[in-house]
Amino acid sequence: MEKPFSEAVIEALSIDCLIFGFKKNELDILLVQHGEGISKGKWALPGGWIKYNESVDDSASRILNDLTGVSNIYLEQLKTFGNVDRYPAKRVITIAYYALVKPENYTLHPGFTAADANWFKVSEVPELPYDHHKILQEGLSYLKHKVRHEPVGFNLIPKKFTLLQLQELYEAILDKKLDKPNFRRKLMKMNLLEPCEEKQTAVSHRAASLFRFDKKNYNRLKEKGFTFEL
Amino acid sequence: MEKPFSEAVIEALSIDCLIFGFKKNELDILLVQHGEGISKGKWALPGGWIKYNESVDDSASRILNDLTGVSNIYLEQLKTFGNVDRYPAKRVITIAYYALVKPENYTLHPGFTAADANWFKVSEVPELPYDHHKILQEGLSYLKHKVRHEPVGFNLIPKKFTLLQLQELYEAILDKKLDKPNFRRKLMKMNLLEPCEEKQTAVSHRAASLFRFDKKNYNRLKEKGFTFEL
DNA sequence: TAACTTATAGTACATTTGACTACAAGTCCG
DNA sequence: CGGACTTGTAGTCAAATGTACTATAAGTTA
Repeated sequence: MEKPFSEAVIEALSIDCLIFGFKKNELDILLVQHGEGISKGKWALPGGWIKYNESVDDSASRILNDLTGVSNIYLEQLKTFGNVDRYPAKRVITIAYYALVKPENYTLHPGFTAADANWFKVSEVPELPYDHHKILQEGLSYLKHKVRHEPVGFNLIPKKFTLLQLQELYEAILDKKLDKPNFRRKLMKMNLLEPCEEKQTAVSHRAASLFRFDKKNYNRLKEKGFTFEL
Repeated sequence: MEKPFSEAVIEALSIDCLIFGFKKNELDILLVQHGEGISKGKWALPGGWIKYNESVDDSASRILNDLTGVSNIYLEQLKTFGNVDRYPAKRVITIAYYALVKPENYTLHPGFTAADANWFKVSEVPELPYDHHKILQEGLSYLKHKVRHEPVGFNLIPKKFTLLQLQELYEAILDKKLDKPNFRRKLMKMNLLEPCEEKQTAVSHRAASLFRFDKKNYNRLKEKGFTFEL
């Protein structure tokens, strides 16, 4: 390979990550506080430079882990942003990735160039540098679409969940009220929810049944041409 | 800007274009024959280098025009491909764009580094270099999805078309038979087809009415929350 | 004019959706 | 203990949609 030593970065190319979480019926986004550089002190999407010896997918995982300690999650590519003036001082094109996670499963460990890392409600994100706001908007609108056509919402809630939890997740993302009986009927008919034979505990009202997402059956059904629609 | 002179290209970044067309009830893809370089003589997706002084969107339009003479089409970003070994000799990440066009509207003018440019049935594409085959596959599967959720199919057929033409387009892309009366009813009910008050000519059977896609009304309906579904 | 091709209308049934009602099963509080 | 309250769960019903057809109309070809 005619290239710099392998740890070198590709000057004009970066990665930015949109990590969505769901807490207290609110959609959250993971941000890091820059500890150095031209945006020092500002909160921004976790991002960094792509190295010569790693694929862009690997690059995204590494960068996210370096900055926040979040690892082993399925990052999917969203879109590449490449306007000439999106980054100051030099020409940088960035590839945006996104993922949906359960915040309670991760303890944040800010590291590398990040002074801090934290979750923010998407309705209350601080000012973001560069075109990060635009990236976030694109991510949100993609999420809204995606969640209705693929069963990705389950990545945002605990393994065992009640139907109401699931419904509230959808109401938060889609930003509209759903009818309870109809919602449950629809989901139940899909045969994607496996009953845990367990009930909620420590709730001050009738305990609801717990379910888990039946991924195996989803894959089986998908093979046969089934598509998740909500 | 701390960068080379503006005509310089970003070494590690290229564009590749997937241009789909529809002819004789077959889905086509536009390829160019390399006139120089390591893949000389081979057919490949039209592609090239991004310059420092142009956005990636502009870059895609320019490259396509340089190589094939096709201009003024709406290119949409598909995905960025960035495996370490996707390109020989040096590390190159490529941003794939795609578009749907009516082949009869364009005369191909191979130019720049392209020795030739031509349409190929997607079912009969020659061997392609690098990961272009993978890019094509991704483009096809995205197209299948897209065409069912947005009225983009109209970009592939003439402005004035019959319902059967439209149906055959969908049958070709989705690769399945559709019921004629039901298809027409469904489309008609959407209020997206504006009658041309004209009929087919020079056909050896009863002439069908011609329609055009009513983009204005589509936008109006979309505002109100309508979504195209097929 | 008969045979053929494609266009277009209509019908009948099953399924799905959406708005609701009703009731059950727990907790909380007096 | 008992009623108010909260959430879970089942059921109803009309309207809209989807699906598999049949029937007929309007041309062309020979």
